[in-house]
Amino acid sequence: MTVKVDHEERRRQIAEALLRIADTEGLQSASMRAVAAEAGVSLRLVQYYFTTKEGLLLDALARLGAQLQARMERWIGEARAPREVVTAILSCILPTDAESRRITRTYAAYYTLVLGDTAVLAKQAAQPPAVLEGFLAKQLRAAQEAGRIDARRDVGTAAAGLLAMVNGLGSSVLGGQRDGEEALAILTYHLDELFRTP
Amino acid sequence: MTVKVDHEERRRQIAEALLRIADTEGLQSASMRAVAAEAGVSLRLVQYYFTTKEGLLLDALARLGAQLQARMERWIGEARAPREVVTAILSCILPTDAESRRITRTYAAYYTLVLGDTAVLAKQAAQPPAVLEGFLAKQLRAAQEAGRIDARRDVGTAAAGLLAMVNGLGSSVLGGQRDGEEALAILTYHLDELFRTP
DNA sequence: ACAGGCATGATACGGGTGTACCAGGAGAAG
DNA sequence: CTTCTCCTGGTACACCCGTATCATGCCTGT
Repeated sequence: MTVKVDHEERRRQIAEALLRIADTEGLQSASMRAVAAEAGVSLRLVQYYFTTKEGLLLDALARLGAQLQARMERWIGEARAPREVVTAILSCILPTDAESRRITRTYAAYYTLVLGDTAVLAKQAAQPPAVLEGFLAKQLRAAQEAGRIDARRDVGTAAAGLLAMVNGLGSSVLGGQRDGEEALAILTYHLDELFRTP
Repeated sequence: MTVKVDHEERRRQIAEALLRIADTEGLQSASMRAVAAEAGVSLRLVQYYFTTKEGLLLDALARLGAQLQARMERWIGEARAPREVVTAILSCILPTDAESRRITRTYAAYYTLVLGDTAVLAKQAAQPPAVLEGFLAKQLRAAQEAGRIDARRDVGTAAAGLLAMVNGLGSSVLGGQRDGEEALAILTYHLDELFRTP
């Protein structure tokens, strides 16, 4: 049997339509019909590739995660010193450019969904932050052993705090209380404090 | 003309039913009918007191804000030294006890709503954080002038960062990645760092 | 060439949503 | 006692949702 059309390509096209809607209008506006219209296909097709809506939501979330990871690897790739890696990890999540604003907004759209859901979706979204925190802590420890961070600092706790702060800063930017630039400035200030050796 | 029933009391009763649902099942489950059932009144009554759903949502949000403010004033009231005030401000937002978990969860339920909304609701929710940040900065400045914080610190930026961090920590607790206790420990660690004098 | 199955389109179904409408009860004012 | 206004209940309307069903096209392996 041969595939007339590229299945994966179709799935991608539809899932990205979902993400586009989630970004611009929020997930509550992302009905099956709306996604179909946005993707330029029939409603039946959306049902065909993702049997249920939950399936579509899950698949799109996985793609969003992949996009974020790709972006992060791109940012980290340009970094050399440990501190630059740390800055890359944290600032690439901040909604400073169009891409990160889109990703952050879409993640925020999912946020409420995963809260009221004890099911798999919660587990799906709870893993990335944990491994990210571990990675960040490892980088901080490296910087600490290189003497760029005070040896008395608890880098694990610092990593958790920084990640939470970036998350909160992102929310404030999305809420319109702050500029992306301002958020970045606040982050840089705290990194300066952390990387201060006595 | 006399009021057969206390209007304000009825409004409160209905609005709190909405908040209860938003807390336990999320705002998307808070239909007019569900709110009516939860409050033990007829659907028509909900319509009568809050003509439209947006009105109900707005009123309930205002009440939630008042609850949070009351809680904060209660916590601040027990504080004496400037550092205790700072700790009170920040930790009272963290979902550590039942009340704050309820408030935080309900706020989170509103979060997505205000994002996809350019209208009044966004303005309604954007003000409190700003004044809170100003207040926190003022407390930090006081502590700084009292010599408890290094004079070279930028307390304004520190306040913004701390608030964002608490916000992010709250999200992580709600997401189930962390315990309320752990979040509090992370916050305390960073406060210790901030209040370290050379 | 032709049969089989994958891919797609149109439409139906049951349910839930916010809001609007109509009717009646109860108390105060005349 | 009547009348009028405030309050409350029941119910209808139009719409949108996710999913299921039926029908048909078209490619492909033999």
